[in-house]
Amino acid sequence: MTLGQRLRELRKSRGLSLRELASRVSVGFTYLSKIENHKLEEGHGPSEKLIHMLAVELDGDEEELLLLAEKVPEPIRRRVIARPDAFRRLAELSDRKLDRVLASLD
Amino acid sequence: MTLGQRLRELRKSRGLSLRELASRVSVGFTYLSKIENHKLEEGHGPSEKLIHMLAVELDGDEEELLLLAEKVPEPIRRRVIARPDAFRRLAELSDRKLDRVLASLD
DNA sequence: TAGATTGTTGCACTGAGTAGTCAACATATC
DNA sequence: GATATGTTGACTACTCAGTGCAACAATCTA
Repeated sequence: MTLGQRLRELRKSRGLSLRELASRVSVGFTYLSKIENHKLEEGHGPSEKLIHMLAVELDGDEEELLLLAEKVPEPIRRRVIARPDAFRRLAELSDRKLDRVLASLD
Repeated sequence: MTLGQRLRELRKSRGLSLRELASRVSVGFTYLSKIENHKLEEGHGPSEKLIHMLAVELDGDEEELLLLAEKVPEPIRRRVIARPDAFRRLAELSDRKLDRVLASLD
């Protein structure tokens, strides 16, 4: 699942056209088209501000969208900065070990 | 401990002047001075590239410097993007719970 | 005590990179 | 055949990391 795919899903499910949504988030509709079709050359993704507005307008999960855009959401960022000792170690864990940690949380 | 303080420590301990270090990392020495004294207006921090070069030149811990600059180091970022499910949950943990998770890793 | 070396700070500026635009076209719908 | 929709490539505008200078203060050293 890419950011573009998810945005298109959300937009369609809300019955919005590109032009309609674009005007609500104050960008050109052609730009949204490119995002949905990932026609933006490598690294030229939408800004966090735009993703925020899209999340609001589409009533979607902002963190999910940010992560799909390969950006670290602010709440997670703050935690990483606050506890670098913890997150440096956690980031080194394999998927398997990470799964075990998650399981132990329940 | 701020980025500026840490950089100054490292630079002094290597016996380098601002001008010397600046020329090695290819920036103006006044810019380094501003970084060390956090005289850069909010949000205008040094680039990750510069921090990288400083880490190399001062033989410091790049991740430590990035974290002090409140930037998420690339290895951690990659892990967060790869396992958003895990890191969204981990980021919500209190310091206490995070400590318990860490302890359980040994 | 003068000259070299180092660091501080304000301010106006620049250049690169990237977020976003615009015109033109295609396709579908009614 | 108008009206609404989406696609694409070339272009532009803005942000911001970093510059460069000027004027100054504090050491050090010969």
